Amino acid sequence: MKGIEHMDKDLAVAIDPEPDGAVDGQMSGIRVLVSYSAGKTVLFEGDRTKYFFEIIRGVMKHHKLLPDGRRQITGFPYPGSYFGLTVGDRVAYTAEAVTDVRLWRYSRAGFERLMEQMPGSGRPLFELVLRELCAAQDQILLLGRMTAQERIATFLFTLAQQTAAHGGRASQVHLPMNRSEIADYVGLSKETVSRSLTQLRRQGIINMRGPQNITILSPERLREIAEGEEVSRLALRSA
Amino acid sequence: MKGIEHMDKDLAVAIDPEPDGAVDGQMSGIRVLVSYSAGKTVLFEGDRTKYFFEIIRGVMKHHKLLPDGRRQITGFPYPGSYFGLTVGDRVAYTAEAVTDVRLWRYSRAGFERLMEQMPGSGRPLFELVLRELCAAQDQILLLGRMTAQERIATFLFTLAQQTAAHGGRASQVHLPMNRSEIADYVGLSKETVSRSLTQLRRQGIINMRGPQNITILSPERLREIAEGEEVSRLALRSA
DNA sequence: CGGTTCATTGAACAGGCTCAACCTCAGTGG
DNA sequence: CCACTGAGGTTGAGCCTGTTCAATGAACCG
Repeated sequence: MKGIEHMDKDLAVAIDPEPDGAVDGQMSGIRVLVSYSAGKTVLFEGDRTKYFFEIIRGVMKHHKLLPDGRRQITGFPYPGSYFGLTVGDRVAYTAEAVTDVRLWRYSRAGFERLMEQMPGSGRPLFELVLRELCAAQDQILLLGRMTAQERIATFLFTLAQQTAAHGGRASQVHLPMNRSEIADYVGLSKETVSRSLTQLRRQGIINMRGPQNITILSPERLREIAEGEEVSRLALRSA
Repeated sequence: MKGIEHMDKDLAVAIDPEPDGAVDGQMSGIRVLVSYSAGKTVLFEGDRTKYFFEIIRGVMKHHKLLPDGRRQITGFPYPGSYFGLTVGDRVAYTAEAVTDVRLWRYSRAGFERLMEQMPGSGRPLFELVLRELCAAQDQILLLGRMTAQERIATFLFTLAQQTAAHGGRASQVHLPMNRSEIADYVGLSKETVSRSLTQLRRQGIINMRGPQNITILSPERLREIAEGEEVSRLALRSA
């Protein structure tokens, strides 16, 4: 899926010689005015980041999809908002025009230059906040559109990845928090958290040595459930 | 509710004379090592921002509360994460130690100085991302713990405020998106969105001239529902 | 050992979903 | 000018997932 490449047919381009908006310095020379009509997609989730945008007029929407088509809209940005800023090189959500919109389009390079000019700890702090925003949007998808089992699988899978990133064994997950806290994190009751864990245990996907220590027996199946693949949703019913 | 003021009895303070961590420059001279034992609260939602923190060891949790006690945990930050960074001067969530933790405590002033040194558009961009993160956390509370009616009331109320901020009349809300899109934003089905709007109409809180244009007749009652006050939850049942 | 907290499991309930019908309205073509 | 069409919105009926309430079990601790 490509976004940027297809847009030429409905955009009006105009080089802006003397910008005086909210963005200046290194970023300004290269901004371009673009327009999209209602319903057009500006960025596709997963695309390589080439540009980012500022909304001048109109309303956009950002959304994420699960493999089976469930959709979660993460926001309806209005004029003044930016979108397409990323930590990695992949766009985190699809961005679509709700109404006809006018945007400033900036090249990613300008953003990179800005980041390099950040004083001292400015850059790592900025990147950290961007990463947190991205994580928050994943949590929004989880809370808005995932089943109880998918939520718990995602929770465990994310913790496992984090453990691995900190030099631990991804198969051994330690839960420092109790069931109520997990429940209040994934938007369920503590009983449903407990039941979902039991279900994963009965399916042979995890094992538990006490309520705080979980062994992931089948990371592959856990990931499938976490990512909301249709297969696992059907399997759920028959289990 | 005060957080910082109460912490002296369980913190171990040590001035760090020659910091060499992830933070440097202006922010470094004033960081202080603090420790909290499991269960202690480091920051209270709504507190005036005086400090922000970096986690060195242990696990924290961030949560938000609704007036009737429903709780939504927005994250379990691990070492390397910062918390307490805010756009305004109020902390957006309560931060509590899940395990015993060690933290670097920074004064807000250092952060302010850093922001002032941001090159060109760096500062507004950073502030914008922080504001978006804050909005994402509000949406997490909405998706995790609010009823259908509360979600729709919050959605309308937020749009009304935004309209007012852009110079429009707060009582006249225009919905450029359709019911399915609203549904995918607030984590409901389009039918439930429709029914919730009808319910608000029957309660005399809003009026509709066509599906896109809503008049808020009672902003006060709308706000009460949006903020999850207990009163309105009871009223809901009898209506 | 009794008390307390947390986790698990069961049973009944309910809020929101699914499926389906019907309605409105704008656009289109005869 | 009006019938036709299709998309979006509303409403109803029944169902299902997850909640609530309650009982029991397990671990910890004075």
